[in-house]
Amino acid sequence: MKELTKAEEEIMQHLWQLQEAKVAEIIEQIPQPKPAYNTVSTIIRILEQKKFVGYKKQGRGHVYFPLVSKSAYSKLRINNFLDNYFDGNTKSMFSFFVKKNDLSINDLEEILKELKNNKNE
Amino acid sequence: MKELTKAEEEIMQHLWQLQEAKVAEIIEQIPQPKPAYNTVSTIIRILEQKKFVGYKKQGRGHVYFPLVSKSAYSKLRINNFLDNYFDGNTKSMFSFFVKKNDLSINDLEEILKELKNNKNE
DNA sequence: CAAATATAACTAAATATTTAGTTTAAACTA
DNA sequence: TAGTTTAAACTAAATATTTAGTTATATTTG
Repeated sequence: MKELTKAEEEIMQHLWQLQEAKVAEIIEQIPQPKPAYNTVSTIIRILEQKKFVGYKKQGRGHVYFPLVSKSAYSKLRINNFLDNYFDGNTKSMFSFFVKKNDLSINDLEEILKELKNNKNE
Repeated sequence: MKELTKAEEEIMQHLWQLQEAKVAEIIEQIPQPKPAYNTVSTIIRILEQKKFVGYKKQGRGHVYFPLVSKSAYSKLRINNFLDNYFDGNTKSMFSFFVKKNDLSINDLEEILKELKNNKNE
């Protein structure tokens, strides 16, 4: 899977949000200063080439949708991130958050419970 | 704090590893194909401008060192990532890893223990 | 001190990315 | 069906990033 540039990723974020959208609808979502229609259109064409986006006809135009799920791309990105910043060690990343107190004891216990339940399925 | 480009971040990674290094030592660390001396030198100059790198004189040259710690930059990066991919919600990111089975029950229990210990200090 | 050497600074050029103007095609409307 | 409108494709240009050549400076060595 190819990496995305910043502008490409930005558009994907909106598409992941909307699931399906025409160019105009994507632009609606983008806060000021909004990019030109053609800018978004060009980026979507690149995303088509990279096989991140597909489309179907609708009315006079196209409706675009993601071909790569957000979670699949997240996986790639977070693995990169893990490798670069935590030597690929998930546990040491988690410790980082624990120390940062971003996660409460309750949160962790819930996750633990969830994990154990999944194991039993 | 400014964002870094890919090439800039790459150099920072090595500098974080080495803590202190001359350009030549950074290049040593980089696997084939190694970039030209001047390429690395230029990037370091940019990193100086962005206040990511400082230097001191040593012998005939400079020894460079990070001004921004890896963990400070990690924090920024992971917050971006969290915002983009998990709506800023740490817990939902953790769930993601749980589902991925990147983290074992034991790992989680250890982290939990650690967290509880810290609370009691 | 002069030459050789090592290194950083400067600069230009190549490449990648982003933006937006123009053209083309399709479909709607009178 | 001809004119109008809408959106996509194509293309060119602006900008950002990366790479590397050249020059200038300082240090070492003979």
